[in-house]
Amino acid sequence: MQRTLLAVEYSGEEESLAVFAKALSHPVRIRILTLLASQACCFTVELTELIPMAQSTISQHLKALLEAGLIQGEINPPKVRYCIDRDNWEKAHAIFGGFFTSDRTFGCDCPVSDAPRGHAGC
Amino acid sequence: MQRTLLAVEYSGEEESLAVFAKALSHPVRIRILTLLASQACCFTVELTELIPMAQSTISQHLKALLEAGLIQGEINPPKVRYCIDRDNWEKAHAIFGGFFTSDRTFGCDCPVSDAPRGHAGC
DNA sequence: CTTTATAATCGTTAATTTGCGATTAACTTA
DNA sequence: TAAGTTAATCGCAAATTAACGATTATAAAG
Repeated sequence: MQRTLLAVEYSGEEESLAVFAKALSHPVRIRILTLLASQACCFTVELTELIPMAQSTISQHLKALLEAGLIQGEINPPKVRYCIDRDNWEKAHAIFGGFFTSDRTFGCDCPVSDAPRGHAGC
Repeated sequence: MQRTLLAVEYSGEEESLAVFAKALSHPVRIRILTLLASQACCFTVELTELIPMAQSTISQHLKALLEAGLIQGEINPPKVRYCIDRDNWEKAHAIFGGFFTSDRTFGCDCPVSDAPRGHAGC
């Protein structure tokens, strides 16, 4: 895609939130995280048994979750044991929580003189 | 992309979470939501003044947020007033909160007899 | 040493996302 | 009626994502 001419600068919070959100933006990755977190399984082979997708595809999703920092893997050849990365899990929890709760007014008192009236939504 | 042969079935929770997460997966959409939620602005034109991106691009991101249900827009031609969709905002808040907090063990007592030992991560 | 099991990686294809400028639509105002 | 303002949509290009099968790598087991 085309790069913006004047790059928008984002804060660390914004970037982190976007990275975590992107990791959660595919239902199969949510499924994987739920399985790992609920301890229903741990090894990739178990995920491939529970999720009807090609092994390579699941491996790809695991990589995405790894890169987002939400899980960690320990190699025990020929198996690899995955689990939730607790630190980042809590970090993500906090960031999402903060995002949704930080003091909002949710009003619509826009500081615009010619603001139309009768806005039902707010 | 190729469609999976045996389609994976996801729960409503999983689907919803993925939809909300996808909406939050781009930093500029997080910025827009923060601006709308903090009442720093309301009309698209104000967003275009605050965010150095083409008007069409911002309009596109607004559409994505609309379709995810996180915002709502009221047409007041030639302006459109956007604001947070409070109901879905709270719904998203609850779903993310539930996802990160639902009773997890985070242990690694995998029910696999030949599980390798010494897993540092869990 | 060969086979087996596990999981990452490669190569490919198709779909989606992101960005832009240009155009269009809709309503106000002159 | 004409001009102006605002924002959606179109059309395009580039990048990324998602899925697959095939291959490769690694270590254990025979």
